[in-house]
Amino acid sequence: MPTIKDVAQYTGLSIATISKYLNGGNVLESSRALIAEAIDKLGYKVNYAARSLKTNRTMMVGVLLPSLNVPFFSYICEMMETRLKAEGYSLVLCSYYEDPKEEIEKLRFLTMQNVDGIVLVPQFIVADDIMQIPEIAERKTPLVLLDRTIPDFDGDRILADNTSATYNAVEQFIIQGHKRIGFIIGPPEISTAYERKIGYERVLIDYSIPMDPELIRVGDYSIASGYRAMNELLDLPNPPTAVMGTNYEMTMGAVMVTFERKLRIPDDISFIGYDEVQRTMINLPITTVLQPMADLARNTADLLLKRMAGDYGAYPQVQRLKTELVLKPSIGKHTPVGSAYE
Amino acid sequence: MPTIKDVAQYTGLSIATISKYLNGGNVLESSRALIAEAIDKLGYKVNYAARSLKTNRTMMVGVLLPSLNVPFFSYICEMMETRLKAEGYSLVLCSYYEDPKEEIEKLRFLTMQNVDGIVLVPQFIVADDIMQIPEIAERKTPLVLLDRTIPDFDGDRILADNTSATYNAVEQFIIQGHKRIGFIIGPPEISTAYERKIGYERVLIDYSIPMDPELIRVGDYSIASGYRAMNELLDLPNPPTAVMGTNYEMTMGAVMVTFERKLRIPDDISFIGYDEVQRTMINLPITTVLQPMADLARNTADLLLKRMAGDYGAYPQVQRLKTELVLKPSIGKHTPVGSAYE
DNA sequence: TTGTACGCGTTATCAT
DNA sequence: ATGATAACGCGTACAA
Repeated sequence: MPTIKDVAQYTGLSIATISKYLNGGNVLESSRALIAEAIDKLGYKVNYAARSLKTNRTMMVGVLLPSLNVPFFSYICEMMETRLKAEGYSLVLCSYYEDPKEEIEKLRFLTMQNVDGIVLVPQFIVADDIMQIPEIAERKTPLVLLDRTIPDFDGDRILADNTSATYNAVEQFIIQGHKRIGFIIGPPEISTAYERKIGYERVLIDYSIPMDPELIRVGDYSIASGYRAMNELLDLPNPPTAVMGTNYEMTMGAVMVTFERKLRIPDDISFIGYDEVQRTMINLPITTVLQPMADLARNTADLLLKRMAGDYGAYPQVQRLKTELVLKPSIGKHTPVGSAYE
Repeated sequence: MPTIKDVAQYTGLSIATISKYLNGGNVLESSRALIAEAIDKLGYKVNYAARSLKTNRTMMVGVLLPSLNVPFFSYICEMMETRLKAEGYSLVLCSYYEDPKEEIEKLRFLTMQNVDGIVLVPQFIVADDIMQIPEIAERKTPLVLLDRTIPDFDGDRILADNTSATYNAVEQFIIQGHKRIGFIIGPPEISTAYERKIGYERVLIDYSIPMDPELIRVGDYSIASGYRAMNELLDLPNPPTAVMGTNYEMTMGAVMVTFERKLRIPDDISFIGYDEVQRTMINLPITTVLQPMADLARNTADLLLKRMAGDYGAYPQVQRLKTELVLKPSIGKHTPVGSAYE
């Protein structure tokens, strides 16, 4: 492998000049051409290890996810990668397989690898454990939480406005007269699930609709759990007239049930889903909460870039990005039993 | 950041001894304890950049995929990661977004990053372009193709036996009397799609069943294309009595259509799918081709590890891993129109 | 604008 | 078993 020395020798210039050329310094136009030719001829490539040794930067960003098999995350990853690569960073993607031990272990691993920054979608980890990692506590390795937050953590995080998302969605059901509204949520330890549940509870309270615990089914954000939850809801003695799924996978599971049972949406049951159901799947005419995935990705990348540049202004930064309710004809009017209209 | 020097100073030993300790050399038990204590007290961590500079290894493996949003790939990635991490390697995951330019560009990028090895799931790239990358041509950076192959490439590749997979699957239809068999394939430029099509053609020939080009629908491995293809097949003047989808996404799209049209499987139509439909989705009683994902991942990782260890025995190595046909009651008996049994 | 020379933290060779 | 020391390839004062 040719080194900067070889290029210097070939051109008759010094390594300092070559280095300047490589890093965008002032070099005579004639020298530039000469160097470019040498680099091409020799097939010279910078040695990133050597550069890192000097600069203390690896140009690597660690991304730690609960799982790679979740479209929501992989979408965001791809978008972050695009943004970060434009700035010269590449991604070290890690999954902790929704395993608490792996989560903290891999977080430590990433800091050991001297990545320049870390994006974490947390699940089980506690704030104390994070802050016990010296590089993170000393802000040597900037960390940004994405999508989810955890208790007592007061670092940067980029989140969606989950509570408003479900509030506004369920409100649509209510406006159409629904009172028995099924709600399929994820594990309450995960902040997104917890917050989405809050939205549901608040809107019921605001509209003075009695809360029936039976109507809230807890899944684990998987397709199978959404499938199971939907079946449970429909098998209730007094089943809901409307149901909301609160993530992509559980929505898919629930929709599958409606197909299987040959239920027409919205004639037989009203439904609201979550995430890009209509884009990734076929064109299902189902109202969904659209999360600002692009913004989540971009803002996370931008904030991390800022921190990696040493700018700790407005720390800790907490962003709540707005979701969008994409309306489709999946919400039917519900005429109360025993009403004058019956 | 404390360095090896600090540890040496703290312990009164020389840096050479510390280095030996770190790399598993012979060190007195008393010294070991002393060093361990120093490392703990000082919070010393090895500087990987410096180590790389000396060893010429980064302990990074590059993985380049068409997309991260494909369960088949992300599963395999997670499994490879587990295997490689056990050997001390971490993964630099990249997606080329199914973009030809990005594919070659990112492959170059990974070699520039001095990853120790690369796993590539190719799509558009041509063998010549790969071999024009010096590090790869000179076997400095081992490369293993995964899942797909490309023309004229004679390097290592780990593949599934796609042709047998579809041959055996479609054969099941034929055994049950089906003659009009719909087949939803991916882009023929992708080797897996091409090979799966071959299996279909061969089995028809072997059983002397006339080939109707109308029954072969080309999708792009996406859910939407499977959905479209299935609708096209069913709208044919003389529609198939059995249909096979040849990847996970297209299978899902096709199954959606059967739900929408309220077609019962296998009463109204027989169906065979692909990939872990029954595991990731709900428990659909559909016969599927199960790809050896775990083996693909493990063998790819193992082969790459071998190459990275400098062992180029049995090069190039081409593995064809067997798929499994998981039978479920989704294939009905077809009684030919106009037969004695009608 | 260009060159000299040093140091980044580690591994490895060769003594001791 | 341990130590002194020379690389590894690059960036950067500082000098010219």
